[in-house]
Amino acid sequence: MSSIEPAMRPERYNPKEAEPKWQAVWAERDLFRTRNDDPRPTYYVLEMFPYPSGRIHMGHVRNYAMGDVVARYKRARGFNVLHPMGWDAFGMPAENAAMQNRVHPAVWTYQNIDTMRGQLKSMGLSLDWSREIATCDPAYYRHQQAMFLDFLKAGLVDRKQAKVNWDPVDHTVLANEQVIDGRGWRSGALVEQRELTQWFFKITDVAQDLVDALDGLERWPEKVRLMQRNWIGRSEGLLVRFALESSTTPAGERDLEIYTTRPDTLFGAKFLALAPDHPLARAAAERNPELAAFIEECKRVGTAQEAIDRAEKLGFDTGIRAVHPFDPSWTLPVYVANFILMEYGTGAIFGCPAHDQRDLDFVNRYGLGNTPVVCPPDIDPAAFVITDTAYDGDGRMINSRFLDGLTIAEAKEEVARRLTAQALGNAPVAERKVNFRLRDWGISRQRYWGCPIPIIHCAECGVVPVPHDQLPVVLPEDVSFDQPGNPLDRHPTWKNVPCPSCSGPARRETDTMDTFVDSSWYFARFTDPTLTDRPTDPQVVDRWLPVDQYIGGIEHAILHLLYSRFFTRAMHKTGHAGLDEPFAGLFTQGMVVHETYKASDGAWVQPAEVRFETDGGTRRAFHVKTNAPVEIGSIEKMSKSKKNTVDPDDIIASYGADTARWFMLSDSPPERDVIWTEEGVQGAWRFVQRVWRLVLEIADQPGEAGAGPESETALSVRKAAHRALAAIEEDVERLRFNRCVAHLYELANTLQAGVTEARSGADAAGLGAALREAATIFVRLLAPMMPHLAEECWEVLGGEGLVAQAAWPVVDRDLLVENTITLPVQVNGKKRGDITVPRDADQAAVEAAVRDLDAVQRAIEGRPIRKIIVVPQRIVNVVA
RNA sequence: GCGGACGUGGCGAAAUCGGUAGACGCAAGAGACUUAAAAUCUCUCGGGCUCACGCCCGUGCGGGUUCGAGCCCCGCCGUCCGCACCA
Repeated sequence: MSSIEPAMRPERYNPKEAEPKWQAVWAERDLFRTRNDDPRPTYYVLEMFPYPSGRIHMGHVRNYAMGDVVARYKRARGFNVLHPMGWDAFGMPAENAAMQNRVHPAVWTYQNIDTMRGQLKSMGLSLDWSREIATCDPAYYRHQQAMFLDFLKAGLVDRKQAKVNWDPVDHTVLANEQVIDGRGWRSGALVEQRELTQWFFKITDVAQDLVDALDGLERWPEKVRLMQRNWIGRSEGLLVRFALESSTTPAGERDLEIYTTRPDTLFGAKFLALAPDHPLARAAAERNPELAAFIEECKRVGTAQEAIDRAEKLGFDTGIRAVHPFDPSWTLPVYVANFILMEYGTGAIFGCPAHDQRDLDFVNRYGLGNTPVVCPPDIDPAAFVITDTAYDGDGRMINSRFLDGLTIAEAKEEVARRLTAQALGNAPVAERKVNFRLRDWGISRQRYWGCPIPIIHCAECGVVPVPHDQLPVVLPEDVSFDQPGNPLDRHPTWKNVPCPSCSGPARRETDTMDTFVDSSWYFARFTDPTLTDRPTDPQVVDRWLPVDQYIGGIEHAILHLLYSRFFTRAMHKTGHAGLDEPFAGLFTQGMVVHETYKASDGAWVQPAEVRFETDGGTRRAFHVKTNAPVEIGSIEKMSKSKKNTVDPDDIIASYGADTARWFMLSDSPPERDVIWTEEGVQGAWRFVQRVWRLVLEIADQPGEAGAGPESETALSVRKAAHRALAAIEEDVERLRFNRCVAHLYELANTLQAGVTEARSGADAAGLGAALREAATIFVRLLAPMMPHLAEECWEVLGGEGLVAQAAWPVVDRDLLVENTITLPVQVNGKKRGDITVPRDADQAAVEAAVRDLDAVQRAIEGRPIRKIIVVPQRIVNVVA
């Protein structure tokens, strides 16, 4: 029996041995270290770096597996690939851990980094670990401080008052997502709105450019570009000043400026409305206690009960009367209204109820009436009445004096033209204004575990930047977390410093930077992370950036990506980079989801504690220990709270990294959620073993092609390999990993069939050689996805060097074309048969073959053939 | 409410230049091997009718355009995501 030979080799592929072995070989040969002086074309692939929360999760596995496929593929294609990894290491969880476990944030963070680095290494990722950075390292954040000061000098930084969510129990500022039903998420205390002086990056200065440049980001998902566009929220409108009747107005107030995008509807105005915290509203409230009470009421409702202020439009008449800019005899009441935001526009509007639903709801409540001024096409203006639904569509102006008959666009233009020419006091009544929803980026955080803002406050000299030669401002290590508030602020000595300018006693800024700042330039730092005297070498940055392929979660579609786009522009302006857009290609991958399990008492049960039985097609679940039935719940994002997580370490320990990577890439399109199932992992594991057996058998095939013509089978094996190669090239380029997997399965099936035939002893000339050639292609195609298994197979097949260093195979185009093709034949659009014709058969030959077809004759049932449509290389349709 | 995406077998999905719907995998079923199980190998696998050849139906629903529609157009229904009074 010839099967004795394979039996001598290990039948089973053992990832526990093979994976660490190959990882050690790669590390020893320093295979993935990237050199900046390498002359080959560059390719920068980057996955969003992780927060060191403690352990990696399946989402990381999916994300990094994808990036690694791209990195290994591009390397095989001859690129100088940059594929680095680092840690988004500042942030609140470290401080929470400090409070709960009395462990210093730095200790906690670096321990987590050590654990997670080990986990990532066990995945076999082709990362350049020599470039590893942690944002909490002073070697990193000193440059961030330097850039902050550069930005300050360049006019990109502002210091101003802003409202924050203040937790009065914890003495801390809360992010919006930490405010739940108006209460602090930790303390449960009612959150107050406080005015604090904060540092801001002036992102609004580049808002227009941030919108415009979105059009150039062609390799970004349309969805993300749209979300950014909406977030920036550009609108074109008019600032209009209304004169106020002095007899109705608090002393010192003469006019009121509003913002509108619908100046065309000015003749439909019924009222003006102010935000509750508008200065004029406050002034009016001083002489009117009821108004003051109303304003207080609005503030209280503010954060707590979104549901209510969504439904009810409430207002209060201030008694102030404003004069219509086109008619001195026409006055409008000025209300304070709860649906007007001080933060947007001027905090004041004019209301045209006929054409704005909010305004209509408002007037219907207070009986102010409405006048339609835009009439829809095909409607009689005399019969056009608005009752409950405002009309915001297109049409022509009515009831609007000199605007009547104009289109909306014409009317907007006419009003703008007239009002900008008209004077009130010694200034024009109106001014054209582009407005943005985007606000400046507040970066001050009253926390310890973040990058200190390098500023000193001096009673004499005011705000003084820390001199460059005194950077970094390093966080003190001796801090306590046993009291609420910012440890930096109550540190006994840290904040006391001499003023750099006058040497008098001064104090440090105790706020630290938003952690989004840390992640807004790490991709640039990776290009030369050991530079000590400056954040970046702009020439090196420009060679690597923009990142060719950035991969991460959709949850960062807006803030992280927008801030990074701003920061790169700011780095450009201050000479740290020569470009504006950091990410040329962006891909947002889906989540990893899993079934949930619930015990009868309502407690969540971990997947590892559940056992399944199938009877008659229905699946039942039981607790492994108690055997109690467990309810199979909905499929949801893996989360600790629902206990539906699977630990990558466990999977790698039992199946190996390749199996985990393969499964994460195989089942669903990468942008969609993927369901983690035990069956799916086992399927991936079976494939690993199957590949191993297949390769062992092929390795035993005779290598020589031999004399004489190649058999049909041998040729088809070679063709299959080159078809898979061509398809996978296209699919990897477009990140369609699930299709790559399908092609590899298909090729494995073809190889399997070839091996079966070879084993049967059939006389197929050159089959052994064809299988060997196909297998060396197969293994190189597999290598980006299952790198360890591929190395092991490469070795068995006698490949030169390491497959991680092997060049990508070259497609033999001749093998992709068939000499004969099979065309499906339709009759009246329904498939009735096939014809097989030479590839270059002309129309007439095809038609003749089709007419002869039995199936066609049967289907036309004696009717004459009216027409034969031949789509070359695709299909034939007979019309009868 | 506004904006966007998506609806294909028991399941995850292919097929997007308008040209054979269901590639590939999972689950299921049958068989081979085995003392047995696991593993492995072979086969079946959208629904219906038919001994069979084959025929009919089928891509959320209803219309339309076309020789031909999962794909294009119109109108519904459903699911998911983002924004949430932005004047």
